[in-house]
Amino acid sequence: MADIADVARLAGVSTATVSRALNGKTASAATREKVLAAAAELGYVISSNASGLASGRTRHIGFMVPFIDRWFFTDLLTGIESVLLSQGYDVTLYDLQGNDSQRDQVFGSSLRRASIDGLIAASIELTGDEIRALRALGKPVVSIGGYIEGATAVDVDNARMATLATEHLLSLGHTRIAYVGAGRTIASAFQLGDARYDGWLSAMRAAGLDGEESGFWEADFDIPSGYAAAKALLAHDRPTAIFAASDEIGIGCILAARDLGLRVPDDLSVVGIDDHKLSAFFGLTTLAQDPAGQGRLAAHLLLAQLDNPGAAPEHRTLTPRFVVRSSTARPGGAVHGTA
Amino acid sequence: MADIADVARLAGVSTATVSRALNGKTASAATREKVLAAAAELGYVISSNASGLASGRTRHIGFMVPFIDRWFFTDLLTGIESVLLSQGYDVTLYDLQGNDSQRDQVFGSSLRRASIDGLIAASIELTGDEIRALRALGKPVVSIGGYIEGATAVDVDNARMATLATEHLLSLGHTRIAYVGAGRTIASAFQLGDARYDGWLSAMRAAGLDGEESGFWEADFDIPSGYAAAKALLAHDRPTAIFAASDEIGIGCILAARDLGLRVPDDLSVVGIDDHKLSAFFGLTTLAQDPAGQGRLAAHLLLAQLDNPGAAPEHRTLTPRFVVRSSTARPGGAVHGTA
DNA sequence: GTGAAAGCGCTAACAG
DNA sequence: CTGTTAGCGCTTTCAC
Repeated sequence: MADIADVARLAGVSTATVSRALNGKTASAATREKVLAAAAELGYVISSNASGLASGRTRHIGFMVPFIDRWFFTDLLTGIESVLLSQGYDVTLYDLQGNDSQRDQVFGSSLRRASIDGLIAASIELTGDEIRALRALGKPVVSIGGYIEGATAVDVDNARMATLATEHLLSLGHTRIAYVGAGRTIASAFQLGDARYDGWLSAMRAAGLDGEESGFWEADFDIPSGYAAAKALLAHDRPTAIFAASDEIGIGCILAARDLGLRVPDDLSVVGIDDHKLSAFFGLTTLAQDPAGQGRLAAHLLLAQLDNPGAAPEHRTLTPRFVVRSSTARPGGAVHGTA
Repeated sequence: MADIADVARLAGVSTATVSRALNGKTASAATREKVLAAAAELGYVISSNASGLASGRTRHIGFMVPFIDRWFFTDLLTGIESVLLSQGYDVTLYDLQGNDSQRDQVFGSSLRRASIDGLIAASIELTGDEIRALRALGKPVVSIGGYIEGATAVDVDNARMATLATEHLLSLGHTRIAYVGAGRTIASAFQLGDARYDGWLSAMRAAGLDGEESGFWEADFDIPSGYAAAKALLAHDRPTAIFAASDEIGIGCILAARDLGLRVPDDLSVVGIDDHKLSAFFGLTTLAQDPAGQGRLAAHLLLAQLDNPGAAPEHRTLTPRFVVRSSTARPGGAVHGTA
């Protein structure tokens, strides 16, 4: 494979000039053109190892997730890839799923081989050692949906989303609104169970209602779990509305209601959070999170920090978009309503 | 950050010895121990750039997919990561989704920066130029679910799976069995529409039935599309069973049947292919593909080729596992049956 | 704006 | 089994 010396020879310049021309540094237009032509003719591509060794930059970005087989994370990844690939960066995935040795491997070795220029970490809860390891890297980090000291952060206001969702239900006239999701006592890999629970509770209390009594039902963030919780809940003490901590939970609730012969939204309103791929199909009213957009933003912020290493970390909180569909209505099913 | 010379100094040996000890090459046990201790004390980690430049190996594996936001591909990825991370390899994702420039970027540049030791490509249909680019790399390639000349391949026999699924239905006594999926005329990113269609058709014909008449209904590989197709199909000329080209399509069919007041499996049997995460929840009978297992196998085969570059490419066809659940029964719903 | 030359940190012969 | 010695292919001062 052709190397930089071949290109230099063909273009009639030095290797230093080739390097500059290819990296957009100072070089006359004429020289740049010659170099580019020579490189194209030879099918030359920079060796990332050599370039990385000499410059300290690798054009690789790490993306760290607790697990990748979830809608939210794959959508983040799609967004991240779309901006990073187009900027000539590769993304290396660090999937912490699986045993702890996999996790230790990532922190102890993979991350430190200096093979990345920066890191995007999503919904990761770090140990003290891990935070130290990350800081020792001296590379920019942006965190999505979770706080990492010193890192730029992008997130959504989960408590606010939960409050909005609950208020939507309240404004329709519901007073018996159950919450299905992870509670404050549930350690969640998503780091958001608490906030959504709190948002629901505070909206209930602000309306003079006792949330805790109306019912908190625990569920994991998936359809079967939402289904099981709703089955139990609806058999128990039927509320007129459910606020689901995620759309997958919400879809499970809708399915459970159907199986019990209840009509949604006439007999039961359901609102979720996410705007999952399937939510439109199920007519689920929800607060859209747009993870692909979060991923794109995170990637841009990381790129900005790479260009400007001195800059202070930012904190961007995204505003969710309310998507009213057919799963919410006034109690009794009178009229479709909006917040 | 400490470099190899620091470790050598502390251990009282040469850098070459450090390198050997760390890479599991010839070194006395005593020396290795000293080196490991010194490395641990200094928090030393190999620089992948320097190591890669000197050795030509990077300990990075590429994983190429047409898009990543699908159950099948994320499960593949999970399987791949689990074996590769534990072997000290990082995986870099090449997501071809999006515009062609993203694709050109990957083939024209990312892949060729010599930043990977090997590639796993899933369900990728390559152009002639792309195949040439891949071969020029001279790195081992394993393809999952798609043929790439000269590459080791892991796949499932799609036609066989379709035949088995159809025969299951036939053995239960069904004769009017519709196929919902991509047909032979549909260009499929999954490269499997044809085979599944053919498998269904040949099973029907072998049973003396005319598949084409019983009905082929087109659908993409997702729930809403399966739902829409089933709605149309069931309104038209009702079969007693549906063979769905994927579980997501099958789930859509089940949902459509329910909405039409049909009981599954009494009024309609449905069988799919995949064993999607949600299939157990919906009671869908299916042929399990185990993508995580396919990913692990692909990773192991790639590792084997890395260890033994001379070996001829293999072709491993996996045997699907039949999972009979509650979505299939004799026509009329008499008795639950098995194949 | 461009060339010469000195590394970046490691591995791979080659001796011994 | 271990040390010495060249590079791997690029980037980056430093002159010019």
